[in-house]
Amino acid sequence: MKLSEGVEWGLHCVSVLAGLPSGATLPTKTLAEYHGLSETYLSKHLQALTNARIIESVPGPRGGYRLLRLPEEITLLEIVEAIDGREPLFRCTEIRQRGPLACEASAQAYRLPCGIHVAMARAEKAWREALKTQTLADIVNQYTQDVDPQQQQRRNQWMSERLRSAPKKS
Amino acid sequence: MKLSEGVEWGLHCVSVLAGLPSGATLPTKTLAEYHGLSETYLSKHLQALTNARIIESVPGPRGGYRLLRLPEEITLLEIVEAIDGREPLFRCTEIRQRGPLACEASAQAYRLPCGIHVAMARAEKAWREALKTQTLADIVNQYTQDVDPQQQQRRNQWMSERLRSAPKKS
DNA sequence: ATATATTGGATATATTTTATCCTTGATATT
DNA sequence: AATATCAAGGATAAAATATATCCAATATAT
Repeated sequence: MKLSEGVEWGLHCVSVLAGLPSGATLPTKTLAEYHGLSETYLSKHLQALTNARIIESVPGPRGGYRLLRLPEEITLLEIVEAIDGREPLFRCTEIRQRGPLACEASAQAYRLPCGIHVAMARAEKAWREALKTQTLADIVNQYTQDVDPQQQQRRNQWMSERLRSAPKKS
Repeated sequence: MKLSEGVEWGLHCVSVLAGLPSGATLPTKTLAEYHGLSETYLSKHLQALTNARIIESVPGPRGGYRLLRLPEEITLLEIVEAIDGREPLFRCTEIRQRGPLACEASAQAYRLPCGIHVAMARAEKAWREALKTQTLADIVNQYTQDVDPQQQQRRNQWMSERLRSAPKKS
């Protein structure tokens, strides 16, 4: 079992967008090139992030994507769920009700939830809670603190040559 | 993303095995029939649980499977990992090192771990920790407390007709 | 008008999960 | 000794999902 690779792509992209000047956007092409990713497939994930209202799209020339909210207000859980979906990791298919004996059981026998389901859901909640308590701002702080200054400068240069500013929508 | 259904199968099977008298075994056929599962495919998962030293196999007539340890000493994490593998949910592919700028980076630029990787690993640790602190004994307590007495009796009857006792191995 | 973007549907490819089959080896029973 | 019952594990096969591309439609700055 593993998360979609798109989750990693999305996390890196929103991290980059978080470092942009207010209002500025970057198009898919630039985000894909910067990370060495497929442009067309990345586009799908950026659409998903847009539908989740994490980023915002600006169509047309000089358009692109930018954050819709402050990095402090975007949790990692939102990003993960936007791309990978909101389905639980563990799906209880109620196999306790499937055997030859289950048919004869009384109506009330299965009113209490399946104990295995409960235990697995508890662990999953811990995972989601841990993702929920880390924001994009936490990532960006780690993200930019440790690169060497030269690299940082090359990065800023490269970005500034490609970013666009577009009027706010709403 | 989801866990293998085999995890659910395995959890239910070891729960049943936990309820058996000491030393007794049940064969794959019985475990599959009781839960309404494919016998051949369930066999694969029972093999995985055997390799993980969670259950023990007894070959030959009157053979089958039984727990290798006490329910209190078997964590849910062990069962999940035995069947679903020990790979992390989130795999960092180091895409920070893939872009056109990454090539020019100094040797030390990537000595610190990827911030996104760290954040995702933290959440994953919370999940594993929650699975580790719940044992098979916890499941079995929930599992058997709430069924109605009649059903409980039918279940015991059905099991007792099919279980075998085999001498301990080691 | 034109060029540059995103959007979303349709579709193709690759990978993983689910499932079965079959041979081998172990062992209890006759 | 012969037989029947069981697990082990390799080799496939089938189904489901993830990954990836393409294209027509729409929006918009120049």
